[in-house]
Amino acid sequence: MPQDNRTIYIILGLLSHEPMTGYEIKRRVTTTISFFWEVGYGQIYPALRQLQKDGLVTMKPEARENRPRKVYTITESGRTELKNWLHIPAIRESERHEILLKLFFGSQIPVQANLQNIASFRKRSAAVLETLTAFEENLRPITSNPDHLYYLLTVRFGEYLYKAYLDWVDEATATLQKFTSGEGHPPSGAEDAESLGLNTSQRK
Amino acid sequence: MPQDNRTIYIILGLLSHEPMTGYEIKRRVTTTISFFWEVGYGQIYPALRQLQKDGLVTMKPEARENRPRKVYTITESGRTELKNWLHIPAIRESERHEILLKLFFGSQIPVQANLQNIASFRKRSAAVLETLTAFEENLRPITSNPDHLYYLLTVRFGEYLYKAYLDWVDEATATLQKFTSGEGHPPSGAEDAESLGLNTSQRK
DNA sequence: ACATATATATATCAAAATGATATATTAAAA
DNA sequence: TTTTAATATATCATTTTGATATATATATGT
Repeated sequence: MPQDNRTIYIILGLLSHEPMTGYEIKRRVTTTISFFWEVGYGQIYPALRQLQKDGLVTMKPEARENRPRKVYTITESGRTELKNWLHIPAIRESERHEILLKLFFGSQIPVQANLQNIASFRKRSAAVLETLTAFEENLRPITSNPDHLYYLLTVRFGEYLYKAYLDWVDEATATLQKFTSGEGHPPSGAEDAESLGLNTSQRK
Repeated sequence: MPQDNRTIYIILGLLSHEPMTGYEIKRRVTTTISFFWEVGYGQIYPALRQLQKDGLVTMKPEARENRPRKVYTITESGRTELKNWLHIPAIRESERHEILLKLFFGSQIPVQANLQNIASFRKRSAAVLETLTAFEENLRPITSNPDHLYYLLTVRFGEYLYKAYLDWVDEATATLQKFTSGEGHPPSGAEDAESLGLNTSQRK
Protein backbone atom coordinates (compact mmCIF):
# COMPACT_ATOMS: atom_id res chain seq x y z
CA MET A 1 0.00 0.00 0.00
CA PRO A 2 1.48 3.38 -0.95
CA GLN A 3 -0.02 5.52 1.78
CA ASP A 4 -3.45 6.47 2.96
CA ASN A 5 -5.04 9.44 1.39
CA ARG A 6 -4.86 12.19 3.97
CA THR A 7 -6.63 14.62 1.67
CA ILE A 8 -9.96 12.97 2.34
CA TYR A 9 -9.48 13.41 6.09
CA ILE A 10 -8.62 17.05 5.67
CA ILE A 11 -11.80 17.51 3.67
CA LEU A 12 -13.87 15.55 6.19
CA GLY A 13 -12.36 17.58 9.00
CA LEU A 14 -13.14 20.91 7.37
CA LEU A 15 -16.65 19.81 6.43
CA SER A 16 -17.18 18.74 10.05
CA HIS A 17 -17.09 22.46 10.83
CA GLU A 18 -19.53 23.54 8.13
CA PRO A 19 -20.66 22.71 4.58
CA MET A 20 -18.40 24.07 1.87
CA THR A 21 -17.59 24.09 -1.83
CA GLY A 22 -14.30 22.74 -3.19
CA TYR A 23 -13.04 26.25 -3.68
CA GLU A 24 -13.83 27.15 -0.09
CA ILE A 25 -12.04 24.04 1.12
CA LYS A 26 -8.97 25.07 -0.79
CA ARG A 27 -9.12 28.56 0.63
CA ARG A 28 -9.69 27.30 4.14
CA VAL A 29 -6.65 25.06 3.81
CA THR A 30 -4.57 27.97 2.57
CA THR A 31 -5.56 30.23 5.44
CA THR A 32 -5.13 27.69 8.22
CA ILE A 33 -3.24 24.45 7.71
CA SER A 34 -1.18 25.12 4.59
CA PHE A 35 1.96 25.93 6.57
CA PHE A 36 2.14 22.30 7.68
CA TRP A 37 0.17 20.59 4.91
CA GLU A 38 -0.49 21.76 1.37
CA VAL A 39 -3.50 20.62 -0.61
CA GLY A 40 -4.16 21.46 -4.24
CA TYR A 41 -7.27 21.43 -6.41
CA GLY A 42 -5.88 18.36 -8.08
CA GLN A 43 -6.43 16.51 -4.83
CA ILE A 44 -9.61 18.21 -3.62
CA TYR A 45 -11.95 17.73 -6.55
CA PRO A 46 -11.21 14.04 -7.17
CA ALA A 47 -11.40 13.43 -3.41
CA LEU A 48 -14.81 15.09 -3.18
CA ARG A 49 -16.12 12.83 -5.94
CA GLN A 50 -14.72 9.80 -4.14
CA LEU A 51 -16.15 10.85 -0.79
CA GLN A 52 -19.55 11.38 -2.35
CA LYS A 53 -19.41 7.96 -3.97
CA ASP A 54 -18.53 6.40 -0.62
CA GLY A 55 -21.39 8.19 1.13
CA LEU A 56 -19.10 10.15 3.45
CA VAL A 57 -20.32 13.49 2.09
CA THR A 58 -23.41 14.66 0.22
CA MET A 59 -23.57 17.31 -2.47
CA LYS A 60 -26.33 19.88 -2.93
CA PRO A 61 -26.10 22.05 -6.04
CA GLU A 62 -27.00 25.61 -5.12
CA ALA A 63 -29.03 27.02 -8.00
CA ARG A 64 -27.54 29.98 -9.81
CA GLU A 65 -28.00 31.46 -13.27
CA ASN A 66 -25.40 29.27 -14.91
CA ARG A 67 -23.15 26.75 -13.24
CA PRO A 68 -24.47 25.72 -9.82
CA ARG A 69 -22.32 26.08 -6.71
CA LYS A 70 -21.64 22.58 -5.42
CA VAL A 71 -21.94 22.64 -1.65
CA TYR A 72 -20.68 19.54 0.17
CA THR A 73 -21.93 18.37 3.57
CA ILE A 74 -20.42 15.67 5.78
CA THR A 75 -22.61 12.66 6.63
CA GLU A 76 -22.79 10.71 9.86
CA SER A 77 -20.61 7.94 8.45
CA GLY A 78 -18.23 10.65 7.33
CA ARG A 79 -17.96 11.88 10.90
CA THR A 80 -17.35 8.34 12.12
CA GLU A 81 -14.62 7.82 9.52
CA LEU A 82 -12.97 11.05 10.59
CA LYS A 83 -13.04 10.17 14.29
CA ASN A 84 -11.59 6.73 13.64
CA TRP A 85 -8.69 8.25 11.78
CA LEU A 86 -8.09 10.85 14.48
CA HIS A 87 -7.62 8.08 17.03
CA ILE A 88 -4.79 6.41 15.09
CA PRO A 89 -1.43 7.97 16.01
CA ALA A 90 0.58 9.28 13.07
CA ILE A 91 3.57 7.10 12.30
CA ARG A 92 5.80 9.54 10.48
CA GLU A 93 6.21 13.19 9.57
CA SER A 94 7.48 14.14 6.17
CA GLU A 95 9.87 16.97 5.59
CA ARG A 96 11.43 18.01 2.34
CA HIS A 97 14.02 20.70 2.86
CA GLU A 98 15.45 21.80 -0.42
CA ILE A 99 17.73 24.25 1.37
CA LEU A 100 19.42 21.30 3.11
CA LEU A 101 19.68 19.38 -0.12
CA LYS A 102 21.61 22.24 -1.69
CA LEU A 103 23.69 22.75 1.42
CA PHE A 104 24.54 19.07 1.73
CA PHE A 105 26.34 19.29 -1.61
CA GLY A 106 27.64 22.75 -0.78
CA SER A 107 31.30 21.86 -1.27
CA GLN A 108 30.67 21.87 -5.03
CA ILE A 109 30.09 25.64 -5.11
CA PRO A 110 31.74 28.66 -3.44
CA VAL A 111 30.94 29.37 0.20
CA GLN A 112 29.43 32.71 -0.83
CA ALA A 113 26.81 30.92 -2.91
CA ASN A 114 25.82 28.76 0.02
CA LEU A 115 25.57 31.81 2.24
CA GLN A 116 23.25 33.37 -0.31
CA ASN A 117 21.06 30.28 -0.34
CA ILE A 118 20.85 30.40 3.44
CA ALA A 119 20.04 34.10 3.39
CA SER A 120 17.21 33.43 0.96
CA PHE A 121 15.91 30.71 3.26
CA ARG A 122 16.12 33.08 6.19
CA LYS A 123 14.04 35.68 4.42
CA ARG A 124 11.31 33.20 3.59
CA SER A 125 11.28 31.77 7.09
CA ALA A 126 11.14 35.15 8.81
CA ALA A 127 8.12 36.09 6.72
CA VAL A 128 6.24 32.95 7.71
CA LEU A 129 7.13 33.41 11.37
CA GLU A 130 5.80 36.95 11.27
CA THR A 131 2.52 35.74 9.85
CA LEU A 132 2.26 33.02 12.46
CA THR A 133 3.01 35.41 15.30
CA ALA A 134 0.44 37.91 14.12
CA PHE A 135 -2.00 35.09 13.81
CA GLU A 136 -1.40 33.84 17.31
CA GLU A 137 -2.16 37.29 18.67
CA ASN A 138 -5.56 37.19 17.03
CA LEU A 139 -6.23 33.65 18.07
CA ARG A 140 -5.14 33.63 21.70
CA PRO A 141 -7.92 35.80 23.17
CA ILE A 142 -10.57 33.44 21.80
CA THR A 143 -11.00 30.74 24.42
CA SER A 144 -14.68 29.97 23.96
CA ASN A 145 -14.35 27.68 20.97
CA PRO A 146 -12.39 24.42 21.43
CA ASP A 147 -11.56 24.37 17.72
CA HIS A 148 -9.59 27.55 18.27
CA LEU A 149 -7.62 25.92 21.06
CA TYR A 150 -6.43 23.13 18.78
CA TYR A 151 -5.87 25.60 16.03
CA LEU A 152 -3.68 27.61 18.38
CA LEU A 153 -1.63 24.52 19.21
CA THR A 154 -0.74 24.04 15.55
CA VAL A 155 0.18 27.71 15.22
CA ARG A 156 2.43 27.39 18.24
CA PHE A 157 4.09 24.41 16.57
CA GLY A 158 4.81 26.61 13.58
CA GLU A 159 6.31 29.29 15.76
CA TYR A 160 8.65 26.84 17.49
CA LEU A 161 9.57 25.45 14.10
CA TYR A 162 10.33 28.69 12.32
CA LYS A 163 12.15 30.12 15.32
CA ALA A 164 14.35 27.03 15.19
CA TYR A 165 14.97 27.68 11.50
CA LEU A 166 16.13 31.21 12.22
CA ASP A 167 18.38 30.07 15.07
CA TRP A 168 19.94 27.51 12.78
CA VAL A 169 20.46 30.15 10.10
CA ASP A 170 22.47 32.25 12.53
CA GLU A 171 24.68 29.34 13.49
CA ALA A 172 25.16 28.08 9.95
CA THR A 173 25.93 31.55 8.66
CA ALA A 174 28.52 32.11 11.36
CA THR A 175 30.11 28.75 10.66
CA LEU A 176 30.43 29.41 6.94
CA GLN A 177 31.56 33.00 7.30
CA LYS A 178 34.77 31.80 8.92
CA PHE A 179 35.77 30.52 5.52
CA THR A 180 35.09 33.73 3.63
CA SER A 181 37.48 35.97 5.58
CA GLY A 182 40.41 36.05 3.20
CA GLU A 183 41.27 32.44 2.63
CA GLY A 184 38.42 31.77 0.19
CA HIS A 185 36.46 28.56 0.40
CA PRO A 186 37.69 25.26 1.78
CA PRO A 187 39.24 22.94 -0.79
CA SER A 188 36.63 20.71 -2.38
CA GLY A 189 37.24 17.02 -2.20
CA ALA A 190 35.17 13.90 -2.44
CA GLU A 191 35.54 11.16 0.10
CA ASP A 192 33.57 8.44 1.75
CA ALA A 193 31.01 9.96 4.09
CA GLU A 194 29.16 6.83 4.99
CA SER A 195 31.35 5.12 7.51
CA LEU A 196 29.86 7.23 10.27
CA GLY A 197 26.61 5.41 9.91
CA LEU A 198 23.67 7.66 10.58
CA ASN A 199 20.50 5.70 10.30
CA THR A 200 17.19 7.31 11.14
CA SER A 201 15.10 4.67 9.41
CA GLN A 202 12.89 2.62 11.65
CA ARG A 203 12.74 -1.15 11.18
CA LYS A 204 9.66 -2.27 9.32
CA MET B 1 5.28 22.53 -14.92
CA PRO B 2 4.69 20.41 -11.83
CA GLN B 3 8.06 20.72 -10.13
CA ASP B 4 11.62 19.90 -10.99
CA ASN B 5 12.87 16.48 -10.22
CA ARG B 6 15.08 16.85 -7.19
CA THR B 7 15.88 13.15 -7.22
CA ILE B 8 18.24 13.58 -10.14
CA TYR B 9 20.16 16.26 -8.27
CA ILE B 10 20.45 14.05 -5.21
CA ILE B 11 21.85 11.31 -7.40
CA LEU B 12 24.21 13.68 -9.18
CA GLY B 13 25.32 15.03 -5.83
CA LEU B 14 26.07 11.63 -4.39
CA LEU B 15 27.81 10.48 -7.55
CA SER B 16 29.94 13.63 -7.41
CA HIS B 17 31.51 12.04 -4.34
CA GLU B 18 32.14 8.65 -5.88
CA PRO B 19 30.71 6.14 -8.39
CA MET B 20 27.90 4.01 -7.00
CA THR B 21 25.18 1.51 -7.77
CA GLY B 22 21.50 2.31 -7.36
CA TYR B 23 21.40 0.27 -4.20
CA GLU B 24 24.33 2.16 -2.75
CA ILE B 25 22.69 5.47 -3.60
CA LYS B 26 19.59 4.39 -1.73
CA ARG B 27 21.63 3.32 1.28
CA ARG B 28 23.67 6.51 1.23
CA VAL B 29 20.49 8.55 1.21
CA THR B 30 19.12 6.57 4.15
CA THR B 31 22.23 7.05 6.24
CA THR B 32 22.69 10.73 5.55
CA ILE B 33 19.94 12.88 4.08
CA SER B 34 16.81 10.83 4.69
CA PHE B 35 15.82 12.82 7.78
CA PHE B 36 15.19 15.84 5.58
CA TRP B 37 14.54 14.20 2.22
CA GLU B 38 13.37 10.65 1.49
CA VAL B 39 14.16 8.89 -1.77
CA GLY B 40 12.87 5.46 -2.79
CA TYR B 41 13.96 2.91 -5.35
CA GLY B 42 10.94 3.91 -7.39
CA GLN B 43 12.63 7.23 -7.96
CA ILE B 44 16.26 6.15 -8.14
CA TYR B 45 16.18 3.51 -10.85
CA PRO B 46 14.08 5.46 -13.35
CA ALA B 47 16.17 8.57 -12.62
CA LEU B 48 19.42 6.68 -13.30
CA ARG B 49 18.08 5.57 -16.68
CA GLN B 50 17.07 9.13 -17.48
CA LEU B 51 20.41 10.56 -16.37
CA GLN B 52 22.25 8.03 -18.51
CA LYS B 53 20.10 8.89 -21.50
CA ASP B 54 20.87 12.58 -20.99
CA GLY B 55 24.59 11.94 -20.71
CA LEU B 56 24.84 13.21 -17.14
CA VAL B 57 26.06 9.84 -15.87
CA THR B 58 27.68 6.79 -17.43
CA MET B 59 27.14 3.17 -16.50
CA LYS B 60 29.77 0.46 -16.33
CA PRO B 61 28.53 -3.07 -15.67
CA GLU B 62 30.87 -4.78 -13.25
CA ALA B 63 31.19 -8.39 -14.37
CA ARG B 64 29.98 -11.03 -11.96
CA GLU B 65 28.82 -14.61 -12.37
CA ASN B 66 25.21 -13.72 -13.02
CA ARG B 67 23.69 -10.27 -12.96
CA PRO B 68 26.33 -7.55 -13.29
CA ARG B 69 26.57 -4.76 -10.73
CA LYS B 70 25.68 -1.53 -12.49
CA VAL B 71 28.08 1.14 -11.32
CA TYR B 72 27.19 4.73 -12.25
CA THR B 73 29.69 7.55 -12.67
CA ILE B 74 28.94 11.27 -13.03
CA THR B 75 30.11 12.98 -16.22
CA GLU B 76 31.46 16.49 -16.68
CA SER B 77 28.11 17.76 -17.93
CA GLY B 78 26.56 16.06 -14.92
CA ARG B 79 28.81 18.09 -12.64
CA THR B 80 27.91 21.26 -14.49
CA GLU B 81 24.21 20.50 -14.20
CA LEU B 82 24.62 19.91 -10.47
CA LYS B 83 26.51 23.14 -9.90
CA ASN B 84 23.94 25.14 -11.83
CA TRP B 85 21.18 23.77 -9.66
CA LEU B 86 23.11 24.43 -6.46
CA HIS B 87 23.32 28.10 -7.36
CA ILE B 88 19.55 28.55 -7.61
CA PRO B 89 18.06 29.39 -4.20
CA ALA B 90 15.28 27.05 -3.09
CA ILE B 91 11.89 28.71 -3.23
CA ARG B 92 9.96 26.62 -0.75
CA GLU B 93 10.30 23.93 1.89
CA SER B 94 7.68 21.27 2.16
CA GLU B 95 6.44 19.95 5.45
CA ARG B 96 3.72 17.42 5.99
CA HIS B 97 2.97 17.04 9.68
CA GLU B 98 0.34 14.41 10.19
CA ILE B 99 0.42 15.02 13.94
CA LEU B 100 -0.78 18.58 13.32
CA LEU B 101 -3.44 17.41 10.93
CA LYS B 102 -4.90 15.20 13.62
CA LEU B 103 -4.52 17.86 16.27
CA PHE B 104 -6.12 20.53 14.14
CA PHE B 105 -9.34 18.52 14.19
CA GLY B 106 -8.76 17.50 17.79
CA SER B 107 -12.07 18.82 19.08
CA GLN B 108 -13.77 15.84 17.42
CA ILE B 109 -12.19 13.37 19.85
CA PRO B 110 -11.52 13.35 23.62
CA VAL B 111 -8.59 15.35 24.96
CA GLN B 112 -6.98 12.13 26.22
CA ALA B 113 -6.79 10.80 22.65
CA ASN B 114 -5.03 13.95 21.48
CA LEU B 115 -2.59 13.69 24.36
CA GLN B 116 -1.83 10.14 23.31
CA ASN B 117 -1.17 11.24 19.74
CA ILE B 118 1.20 13.91 21.00
CA ALA B 119 2.97 11.41 23.26
CA SER B 120 3.47 9.10 20.30
CA PHE B 121 4.92 12.00 18.32
CA ARG B 122 7.21 12.83 21.22
CA LYS B 123 8.58 9.31 21.32
CA ARG B 124 9.36 9.29 17.61
CA SER B 125 10.95 12.72 17.74
CA ALA B 126 13.12 11.95 20.75
CA ALA B 127 14.48 8.88 18.99
CA VAL B 128 15.47 10.86 15.90
CA LEU B 129 17.06 13.59 18.00
CA GLU B 130 19.12 11.00 19.82
CA THR B 131 20.39 9.61 16.53
CA LEU B 132 21.22 13.08 15.27
CA THR B 133 23.07 14.00 18.44
CA ALA B 134 25.12 10.82 18.39
CA PHE B 135 25.88 11.51 14.79
CA GLU B 136 27.04 15.03 15.41
CA GLU B 137 29.50 13.75 17.99
CA ASN B 138 31.08 11.51 15.38
CA LEU B 139 31.05 14.18 12.74
CA ARG B 140 32.29 17.23 14.60
CA PRO B 141 35.93 16.14 15.11
CA ILE B 142 36.38 15.70 11.36
CA THR B 143 37.36 19.09 10.03
CA SER B 144 39.61 18.09 7.17
CA ASN B 145 36.94 17.31 4.62
CA PRO B 146 34.69 20.21 3.51
CA ASP B 147 31.91 17.73 2.69
CA HIS B 148 31.74 16.88 6.35
CA LEU B 149 31.34 20.52 7.25
CA TYR B 150 28.26 20.87 5.07
CA TYR B 151 27.03 17.55 6.28
CA LEU B 152 27.37 18.79 9.85
CA LEU B 153 25.33 21.88 9.04
CA THR B 154 22.40 19.73 7.94
CA VAL B 155 22.68 17.60 11.07
CA ARG B 156 22.63 20.74 13.18
CA PHE B 157 19.47 21.80 11.35
CA GLY B 158 17.91 18.53 12.38
CA GLU B 159 18.90 19.02 15.98
CA TYR B 160 17.37 22.49 16.11
CA LEU B 161 14.27 21.11 14.45
CA TYR B 162 13.71 18.12 16.69
CA LYS B 163 14.53 20.06 19.83
CA ALA B 164 11.82 22.50 18.78
CA TYR B 165 9.43 19.58 18.35
CA LEU B 166 10.10 18.40 21.89
CA ASP B 167 9.69 21.89 23.32
CA TRP B 168 6.39 22.21 21.54
CA VAL B 169 5.28 18.83 22.87
CA ASP B 170 5.84 20.04 26.43
CA GLU B 171 3.81 23.17 25.90
CA ALA B 172 1.00 21.46 24.01
CA THR B 173 0.77 18.69 26.59
CA ALA B 174 0.56 21.20 29.43
CA THR B 175 -2.11 23.18 27.60
CA LEU B 176 -4.29 20.14 27.00
CA GLN B 177 -3.80 18.65 30.44
CA LYS B 178 -5.64 21.60 31.95
CA PHE B 179 -8.78 20.16 30.41
CA THR B 180 -8.35 16.64 31.75
CA SER B 181 -8.31 17.55 35.45
CA GLY B 182 -11.87 16.75 36.39
CA GLU B 183 -13.99 18.72 33.96
CA GLY B 184 -13.49 16.35 30.99
CA HIS B 185 -12.87 17.76 27.54
CA PRO B 186 -14.05 21.14 26.28
CA PRO B 187 -17.43 21.05 24.54
CA SER B 188 -17.11 20.38 20.88
CA GLY B 189 -18.66 22.90 18.55
CA ALA B 190 -18.18 23.88 14.95
CA GLU B 191 -17.84 27.51 14.05
CA ASP B 192 -16.24 29.71 11.45
CA ALA B 193 -12.49 29.70 11.95
CA GLU B 194 -11.53 31.63 8.87
CA SER B 195 -12.31 35.22 9.74
CA LEU B 196 -8.91 35.55 11.39
CA GLY B 197 -7.23 35.31 8.04
CA LEU B 198 -3.94 33.54 8.27
CA ASN B 199 -2.32 33.48 4.91
CA THR B 200 1.16 32.06 4.51
CA SER B 201 0.98 31.68 0.76
CA GLN B 202 3.33 33.84 -1.22
CA ARG B 203 2.03 35.65 -4.28
CA LYS B 204 2.95 33.93 -7.49
C1' DA C 1 27.96 -29.23 7.39
C1' DC C 2 23.63 -27.29 7.21
C1' DA C 3 20.07 -24.08 8.04
C1' DT C 4 18.82 -19.52 8.84
C1' DA C 5 19.19 -14.80 8.68
C1' DT C 6 20.89 -10.69 6.92
C1' DA C 7 23.02 -7.84 3.37
C1' DT C 8 23.44 -6.82 -1.45
C1' DA C 9 21.24 -5.65 -5.72
C1' DT C 10 17.84 -4.55 -9.36
C1' DA C 11 13.37 -3.54 -10.40
C1' DT C 12 8.25 -2.49 -10.65
C1' DC C 13 3.71 -0.62 -9.34
C1' DA C 14 -0.66 1.48 -7.76
C1' DA C 15 -1.84 5.32 -5.28
C1' DA C 16 -1.15 9.86 -3.97
C1' DA C 17 0.79 14.50 -4.10
C1' DT C 18 2.57 18.40 -6.74
C1' DG C 19 1.96 22.69 -9.04
C1' DA C 20 0.63 24.80 -12.75
C1' DT C 21 -2.87 26.02 -15.77
C1' DA C 22 -7.46 26.42 -18.34
C1' DT C 23 -12.01 28.28 -18.17
C1' DA C 24 -15.78 31.18 -16.85
C1' DT C 25 -18.60 33.93 -13.88
C1' DT C 26 -19.25 37.60 -10.52
C1' DA C 27 -18.12 41.57 -7.72
C1' DA C 28 -15.29 45.63 -6.81
C1' DA C 29 -12.28 49.35 -7.99
C1' DA C 30 -10.21 52.67 -11.19
C1' DT D 1 -16.78 51.68 -18.44
C1' DT D 2 -12.99 49.06 -18.42
C1' DT D 3 -9.95 46.59 -15.70
C1' DT D 4 -8.81 44.00 -11.84
C1' DA D 5 -9.57 40.80 -8.33
C1' DA D 6 -12.31 37.23 -6.29
C1' DT D 7 -15.14 33.14 -6.85
C1' DA D 8 -15.59 28.57 -8.63
C1' DT D 9 -14.80 24.11 -11.02
C1' DA D 10 -11.75 21.27 -13.21
C1' DT D 11 -7.77 18.79 -15.51
C1' DC D 12 -3.03 17.14 -16.37
C1' DA D 13 1.79 15.62 -16.75
C1' DT D 14 5.25 14.87 -13.66
C1' DT D 15 6.91 13.43 -9.42
C1' DT D 16 6.78 11.20 -5.03
C1' DT D 17 5.42 7.56 -1.96
C1' DG D 18 5.88 3.05 0.14
C1' DA D 19 5.57 -1.37 -0.41
C1' DT D 20 6.81 -5.41 -2.57
C1' DA D 21 8.87 -9.04 -5.81
C1' DT D 22 12.96 -11.44 -6.98
C1' DA D 23 17.47 -13.38 -6.56
C1' DT D 24 22.21 -13.86 -5.13
C1' DA D 25 25.89 -13.46 -1.65
C1' DT D 26 27.61 -13.51 2.82
C1' DA D 27 27.59 -14.07 7.68
C1' DT D 28 25.94 -16.36 11.89
C1' DG D 29 24.40 -20.10 14.67
C1' DT D 30 24.05 -24.94 15.99
